[in-house]
Amino acid sequence: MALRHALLAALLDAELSGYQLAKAFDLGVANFWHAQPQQLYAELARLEKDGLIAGREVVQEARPNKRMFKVTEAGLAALHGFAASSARPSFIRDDLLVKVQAADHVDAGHLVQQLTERAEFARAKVEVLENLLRTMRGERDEDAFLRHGERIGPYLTCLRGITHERATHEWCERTARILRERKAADAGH
Amino acid sequence: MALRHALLAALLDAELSGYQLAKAFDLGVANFWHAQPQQLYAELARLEKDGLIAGREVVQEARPNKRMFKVTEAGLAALHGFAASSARPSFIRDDLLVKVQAADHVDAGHLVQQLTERAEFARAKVEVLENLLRTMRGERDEDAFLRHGERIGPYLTCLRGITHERATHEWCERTARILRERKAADAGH
DNA sequence: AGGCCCATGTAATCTGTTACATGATTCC
DNA sequence: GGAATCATGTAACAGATTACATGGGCCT
Repeated sequence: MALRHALLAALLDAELSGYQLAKAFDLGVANFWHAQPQQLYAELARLEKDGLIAGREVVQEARPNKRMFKVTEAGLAALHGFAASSARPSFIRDDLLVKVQAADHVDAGHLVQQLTERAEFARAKVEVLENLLRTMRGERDEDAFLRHGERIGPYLTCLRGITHERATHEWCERTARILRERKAADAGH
Repeated sequence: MALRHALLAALLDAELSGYQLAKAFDLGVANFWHAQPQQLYAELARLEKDGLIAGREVVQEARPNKRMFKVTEAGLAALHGFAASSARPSFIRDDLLVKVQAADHVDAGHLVQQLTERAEFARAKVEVLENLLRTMRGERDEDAFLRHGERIGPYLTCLRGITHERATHEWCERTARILRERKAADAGH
């Protein structure tokens, strides 16, 4: 039931359409959760039916019409309840880690390639997130913003996202380098 | 289909029982994946039926009998295929991040408490993982082990796990401190 | 002309969680 | 005496992914 609350949290800042939310949750700009568009459309329908969000149709000419959603009072209350309930620890689930776990038994070439790709992906995401941070804090420096800004939730989750992507980037590069060196040493005798 | 491969990867090092695997995957000693016992027993049954692992009954006196599993040739081949297939990027899904995203609209007290708990959990896990690393590399230093050790996959994933938990710990502490300070400043005027 | 972006959904399937069930042994 | 550990499962449900469906406008 956490996708509901992730959606509510995302709609706190702005009225958004399903499509806009889908982009954020799919491409991972929303650092705190991830979901496919289909899941979002379904959950948005449920949230509206339950009265936690309110949608309004926006008629457009050159594009298909869209529905913009915002959180209702009941939605805010639901978020309060969620925040008060106990959170379970989060766990890693990553294809790439499974592959590295098996590194000694599978082809290192494929692994190095995938590690390199992931490193690049992480690097690109760091840039996007850094821009996001800069936009959010505006002219202020980070400390001042975090002390006096009115809306720091998204900034805090974004900080976690950046650290995560930086760590991913470094680990991928280091791991790829180690595997390459071992492969070279292996071939060289 | 990644749980299958996570199980295969876990069974590369040793013949293990469902129960042993469950402990590793549930408490998160297996840094590369997480799953509940029930899911493992189901998946182990499927893996055996498909001939990717072989089980053998071990009769015990003072305890219930158990089944020990090891990877077959077909299982190894399946892992090879998996390693060669493209991995999709991994995504964050964390209750706690959702709550922090909504931090400006929900009760800070609950949040600070949960952040503190999570920080402690992460700290404890770092210790466990550091011990694991020390056990794996034995007398050698890290560089030497990574260059010449025969089985470095689990060490590499463990390194990623430690960095992750350390980052979680620091972020939780910092975030809790920021929220506490804002609460105090809020009350103080 | 072909492909991407906007915009929303349904249906089928797969994956993961929760609740339930059993029963002996060891530790405090 | 009560809790934790060992050991394996079944059944019901909730959550997530994949495939399919539609259709105009914009860019190259």
